[in-house]
Amino acid sequence: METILPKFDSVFSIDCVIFGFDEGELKILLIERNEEPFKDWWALPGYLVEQDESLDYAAERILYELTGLRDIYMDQFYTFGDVNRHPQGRVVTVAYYAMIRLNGSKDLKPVTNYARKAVWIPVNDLPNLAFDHGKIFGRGFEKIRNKISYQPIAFELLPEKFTLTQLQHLYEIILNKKLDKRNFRKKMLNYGILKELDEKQKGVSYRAAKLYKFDKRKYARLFQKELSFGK
Amino acid sequence: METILPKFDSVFSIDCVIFGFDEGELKILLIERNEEPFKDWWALPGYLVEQDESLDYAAERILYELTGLRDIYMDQFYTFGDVNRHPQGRVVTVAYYAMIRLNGSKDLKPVTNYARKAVWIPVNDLPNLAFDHGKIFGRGFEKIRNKISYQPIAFELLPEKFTLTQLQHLYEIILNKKLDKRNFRKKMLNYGILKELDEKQKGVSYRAAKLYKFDKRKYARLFQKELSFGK
DNA sequence: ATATACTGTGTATTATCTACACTAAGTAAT
DNA sequence: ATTACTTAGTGTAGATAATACACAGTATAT
Repeated sequence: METILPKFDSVFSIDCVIFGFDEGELKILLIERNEEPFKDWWALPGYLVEQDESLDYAAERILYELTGLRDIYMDQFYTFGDVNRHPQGRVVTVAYYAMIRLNGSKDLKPVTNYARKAVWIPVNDLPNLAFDHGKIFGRGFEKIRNKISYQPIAFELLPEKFTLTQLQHLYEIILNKKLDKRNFRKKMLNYGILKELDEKQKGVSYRAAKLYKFDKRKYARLFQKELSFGK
Repeated sequence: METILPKFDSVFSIDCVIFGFDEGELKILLIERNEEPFKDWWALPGYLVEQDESLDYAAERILYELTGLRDIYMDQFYTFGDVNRHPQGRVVTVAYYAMIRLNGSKDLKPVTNYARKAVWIPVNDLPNLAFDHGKIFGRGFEKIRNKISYQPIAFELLPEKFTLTQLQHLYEIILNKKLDKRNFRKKMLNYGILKELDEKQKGVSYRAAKLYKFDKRKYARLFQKELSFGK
């Protein structure tokens, strides 16, 4: 072991595409940058990875520091490495995504001052983003759209108790098409991962709908043995 | 734009999991390393990314330099960034995979001397690999197993003309289970992406099977509009 | 009482999935 | 030419899932 790695000035970073669902809209978390380059621009929460932390760990830390959100489970989805994606040097960025539940209004408070603030922004109304973050967001959106078509992961975005109509609306937004009410309900209930509650929606000015809960255990059992080819 | 990126000694690398199918066996490309660390070990073809090349470009270059293979289209599948995965420092590696056709015997000749040689090794008979390459291979294998279950990509591994039985064997190897002959043929022919040729297998000591060809155009058309959820 | 707005439900049709076994065709040996 | 051998090639019935489609029921508000 004599050879020594060259000392490049290359660094890697993490960028996070965090999806939330609120007031009937699909949103992502953005920060307002307080640092050059792209100072004052909107950007995905993202920062440089430290020397002594794994990517997964860095993703958690960075999201926390820039938004105040903790214990969010994220999945890596793509790594962006174009030469000129960062104006100051070579920065390869590993992109993560997550779908989370907005409990009322989780307070978003950056704990570093790299970000001035963190805000939920509707995906249909995104401003221009710093760096290649527009592209990263696009890929992330593709990823969840794709995933939702074969795994019912949409629950993660909803409050603990939800109606089937709410669930359907969420699907329609992500898939960007209308779904048939009866077929949708049939399919969802058939998965057997919804628990019907003895409770109804409140505060609506029409007939209240039944509330459902997502059954994590059944979900886990079901989607272990998926992706089969048959005999 | 005043801030300057910190000069870390971090580097990134590419590792390639290249699948081939030969003599009824699924194989991957390995190199014998001629450089510390892990000198003399078997490893995935992989090397450091240069400052001025994109990841995709680097992947092509590195595969060429270490194996002599050119113009192989690869897809990124995961980025590995554990802190201690490289004994000499922090190296984050972006893993790519490809499935290719072994035209007879493409000559494998490294053009750098970082690799002593490049060899096809059956996946069922892999030696211990350098770094975390065992883990990387595992994820890559998972990836193609997964992908093949919803997209008929297996053709890429077969010679231009093949029999349905050969195709089925390949599926069975990748999915690691027996498939039903009639159902398999029905399904494959139903895709409408196979062209039946006026030709038969040669050199077998039993009834020769019809040869088929893969129809790229129809394939492309078919798999653009996949992954739907229905109405 | 009435208007409003959304909830909740069934069926027929079609397509896809699965399980399952024998005859046909070519080659090799005698 | 006969025979033995090995793989090719084929169909059907039952089960499950996907799709298309419309209206009566119930809570609320006035």
